[in-house]
Amino acid sequence: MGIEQADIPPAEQPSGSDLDDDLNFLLARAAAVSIAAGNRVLRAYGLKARSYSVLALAAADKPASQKDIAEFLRLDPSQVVTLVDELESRSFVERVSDPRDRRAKVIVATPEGRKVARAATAATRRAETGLHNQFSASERSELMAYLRMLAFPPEFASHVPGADAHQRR
Amino acid sequence: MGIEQADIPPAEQPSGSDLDDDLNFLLARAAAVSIAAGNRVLRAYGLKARSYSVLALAAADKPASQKDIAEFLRLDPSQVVTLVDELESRSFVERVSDPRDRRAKVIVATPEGRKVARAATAATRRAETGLHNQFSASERSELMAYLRMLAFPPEFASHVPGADAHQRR
DNA sequence: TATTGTTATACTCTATAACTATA
DNA sequence: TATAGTTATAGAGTATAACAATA
Repeated sequence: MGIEQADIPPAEQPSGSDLDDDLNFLLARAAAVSIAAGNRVLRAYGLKARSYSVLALAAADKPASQKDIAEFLRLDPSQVVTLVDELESRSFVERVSDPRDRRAKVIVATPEGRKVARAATAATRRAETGLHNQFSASERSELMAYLRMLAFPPEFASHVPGADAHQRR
Repeated sequence: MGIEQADIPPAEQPSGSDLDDDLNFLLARAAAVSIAAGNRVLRAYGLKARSYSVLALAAADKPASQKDIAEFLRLDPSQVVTLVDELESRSFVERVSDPRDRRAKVIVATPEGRKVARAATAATRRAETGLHNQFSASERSELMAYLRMLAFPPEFASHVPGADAHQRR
């Protein structure tokens, strides 16, 4: 599914195909439409969904290592290298060696990075009018609960990124 | 988000970042996990999410033109060419000129294509155990209703693919 | 011997523009 | 003049494997 496509196409309601109640298809299209809308907002900050996600994690209470970030965002570690390189070159994040494991590099946001992250988050929330404000507050939290069940299936549930990078699996 | 990634990584619960209640992020990760699971099933039929979607539309009651398919699946028309080429080379679909507009090519499934589509759909439904069967029937339909609102936002709602390819916008 | 991050490379997907045949 | 499909191509994203430093 064309996640990164920039334009929202005229929507067509499905009809009479098995796609009608195909959860995969609906998820993919919903994600594509929603992320395209998000990317339009993030462009003002020189960010995309990916780089914003990394920056947001770097600005979190418990900063994560690149490995943690890779698993959380479902990216290959080598892709995280590129994203962090870019954010680091813009002085939004820094690589900090974990003293407990000097192989691991914890990604922490700089003050400027935090400022950008906050602004981008706020802008995203503000821009949710078109798509997400179709939902009431309770509908939204219900939807998010469902999505969390799909995004983090219970079979694999484990721990919190950054909390302890060692007890893997 | 790495939609096509083949492996389900160990899930980590988010913590203290703005990603925690980021609908875009949850949608993207849910779609990635779900489609990866779907692709594993479809591989037995030589299909992926994309080619399966096109085949399913070709096997629908009202077959659609390539343009209809492109808009419905949020793909560029040139990508649909490639997908239809592949399905046509395997004799799963045929390009049929629309007599009302000889520029348009309606994509219809062959009997063999229908058989494969049915089998793939059935296999997908059967394999939904791990992920989707977390939901009760009513939860599932509630989730699907939410996703339809996101995937086909009301601002753009229009018509049914294949019904009338002319009254666009 | 295994793991984290890095680099390199091939591959797939996506975006854009030109072209054709119809309208 | 505009649209459906096609082709070509460049760019972005993804997958894989090898390597250095560390465990």
